[in-house]
Formats: sequence, C-alpha cells, structure tokens
Amino acid sequence: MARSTRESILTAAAELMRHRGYAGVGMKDIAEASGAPIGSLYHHFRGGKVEIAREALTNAGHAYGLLIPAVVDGYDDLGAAVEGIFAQAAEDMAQTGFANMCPVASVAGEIADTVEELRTATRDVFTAWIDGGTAYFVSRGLGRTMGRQVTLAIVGALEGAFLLARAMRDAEPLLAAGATMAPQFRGIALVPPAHVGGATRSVAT
Amino acid sequence: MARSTRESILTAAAELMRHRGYAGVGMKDIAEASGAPIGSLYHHFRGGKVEIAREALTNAGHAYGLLIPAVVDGYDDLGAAVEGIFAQAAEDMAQTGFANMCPVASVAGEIADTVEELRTATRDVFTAWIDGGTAYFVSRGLGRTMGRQVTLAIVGALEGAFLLARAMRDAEPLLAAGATMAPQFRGIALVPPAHVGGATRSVAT
DNA sequence: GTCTATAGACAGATAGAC
DNA sequence: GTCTATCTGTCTATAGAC
Repeated sequence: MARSTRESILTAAAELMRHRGYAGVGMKDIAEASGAPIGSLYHHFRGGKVEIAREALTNAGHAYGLLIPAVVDGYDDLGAAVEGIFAQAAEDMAQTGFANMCPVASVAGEIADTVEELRTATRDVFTAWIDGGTAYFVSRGLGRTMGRQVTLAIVGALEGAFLLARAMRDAEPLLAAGATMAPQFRGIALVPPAHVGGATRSVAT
Repeated sequence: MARSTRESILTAAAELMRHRGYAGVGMKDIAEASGAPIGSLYHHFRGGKVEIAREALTNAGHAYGLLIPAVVDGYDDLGAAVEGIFAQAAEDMAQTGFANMCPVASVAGEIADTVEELRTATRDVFTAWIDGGTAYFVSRGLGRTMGRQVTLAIVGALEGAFLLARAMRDAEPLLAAGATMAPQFRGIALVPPAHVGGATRSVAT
C-alpha cells in the first residue's frame, strides 16, 4: 500500500490522528505503526511532528475531497444526491465501528487556537473541499452561489453529524441531517457529469 | 465567578479544553489557570485528569444545552428560529475571535475511540441536548418525530459549522448552514413558550 | 538513508508536612 | 483542605554509529 518509508510514515500518522487527534499521538506511536524507527521520522521530516501532521492532513484531505463528487455522480437530482451522501456516510460509519472518516476533522478542533501551521493546513483542506465542491456542482448545472452554499452546508453538516455519531455510536445524527437537508433540494436537476467516470469510492485511507 | 476551589478547577479545565482539547491540556495548566496547586486537583478529584474532564464537560454541557431554547424562545416560526440560531452563533463566533463555543465538541472527536469514560460523558451531553431540544420543540407545538429530527440536524450542523468556521476564521459556514436549513421550515408555526421567560443567553462559560 | 541510544523537558500522579 | 517536593514514565528531538 505504501511504497516509500516517507509514505508509510504519512499514512500511519493519518490513521492514528484520525482516531486520537494530534496531541494524543506520539512520534513513538507513528514510528511503531509505520515500521520506521524514530530517527527516520526526523530524517524525512525535519520539521518534526508538526510537519508530519501537516503533510498527512493535506494528503488525507485531498483523498477525502473526491468522495462527495464520487457519490453525487450517481444522481441526477440534488435532493436525492444529498440524501445519498448522508446515507452513504451512515453506512460507512456503521461498518467501521463509528471511527471518524477523516483525520482533518479530528485534528482541526484541537489545534485551531494553538498550532497556527496546522490550522492553516486544515483551513486549506476545507477550502479545497468547498472550492472543489462548488466547481463540481457548477459543472452539474447549479449556479455558483447555490453550489457554494450547498457544498458548505453539506460539509459542515457531515462533520458535525460525524462528531455526534462517533460519540453516540449511532448513525441517527447522519440520517437526521440527510432527512432534514434533502427535501429542500428535491426537484433541482443535475445535468450529467462531464467526465467519463473513473473515481471509485474508497473509505480506507 | 467561581466560589469554591473545586468550581474554579472545573471552569479552568473547561476553558482550557475548549481551546486545546483534552490531550493538549496538562494538569499543570489547569492548576495554574485555576490558581490551585497540583495537590488540590488530586484532593478534589481522586480520579485525576479524566475525572476533572468528565465533570467539566458535563457542567459545560448543561450550560450550553440551554442556549438553543433560549434563542428559539424569541421566534414563532420554525424557519426563522433556525436562521436565528445560526445567525446568533455566527455573531458570537466573530466576537470571540472564532474560539469554539463549547469544550464538549473540542474534546469529543479526540477521545471517542480511546477514553471510554469521556466518550460516555460526551455522549450523555449530546443525548441531553437532543432529548431536551426535542421536548422543547414538542412544547412549542411540533410533533415528537419532527422535533427530534430538527434538533439532531441543528446540533449536528452547528458543531460542524463551528469546526469549519474556527479553522477558516470565517463565519460563512455558519451562515450557509442557516440559509440552507431554514427555508425548509419556513411557515411551520411555533406556539408561544409555556414558561415565563427567565433564561438569558450567555456565551462565556 | 537507516537505525540506536539518549538527552532534556515535561507529563500525570503521589506522599506527606502544614 | 492547602500546598510543596518529588517519583516515575513519556514526550519531542538530537547525535552519531553504521
């Protein structure tokens, strides 16, 4: 899965931080999980823990940014698409024993006021999601303003519902979010996706 | 503000964890911020850091659970109320320099898979919010099913939008959430609140 | 570029004087 | 019930052999 040492360090860090956040993960944990000794971590990432986290979050963020468009590709009605996103998320969560999907969210709340370099990293990930989602919805025929608002609402509701679902070990918050947001958009048509299709959905990091 | 030593320890812990999460706050930090020496922390909380966090989160959770009903009290239309909640949240956030409103959310994502005692504490807080919110909306004339779904959706969307807003240092996610959810509920009437009025909105812990 | 050993600071927790 | 001194373990980071 991970060819280089560098890569295995990043995937190990992302996986650990997804579960335990930033401060809860030690360099020793990352070393053990990646199979690399501590020295290698500092050899590949001279910036230490912060740099590892920054790159791990950025990589994971890019991967997760593809998920929403991949799911929406299968729908031609915005309301149905929104419902599908949350239903898919609920299913994934239940299958993974309610572990959070994305390390970015786990870390973002913890470091927003303290580690500026990581705050900007999470901000950049969120911004990329929102800009990318907006562009995607525009390509599916929505107006730019509406595309952006829908993307912001979906991403925000997803992250919050994940938080509740993890703490409660129950998918109800995700389903309630979908059920509440979807009717609003029912009847709004999406034009067929322009690209050929490629992107497949993948849950694991 | 905080009379007893015990109380000042809990408010200091809640305030610190609101900004830095659980693992990011040390006992020494709590001691310094509360004015109590380390020994006092263990005298009052034999369970150590976990017990302090558990009680701090529970207390803060109760306080924040009153906020949504307090805001909604001022509205007689569900759509306007939903919009009001997010507008209010956006205003508060901007005023506090985008610090998260509630320590429960900051901590919940970090410990859901690792510190079971704190996970149940956050779960209990969320459950109390949802049950309390449902009961409140029922008292305002909504059906139980809809009241619960609306509460779940509001709480989830709020937490997620807070996360985005903190990372981005921008209130747009909160406003987008309100704008997206509100129209759905416009025209659904709320009967006047039963109680006399008392509860005033308070942002600080 | 890989890996070991360890420095130096700090964590959570405790004992016990007052 | 308050507070100090300290124990033990772990943290991030580094030095330097290979």
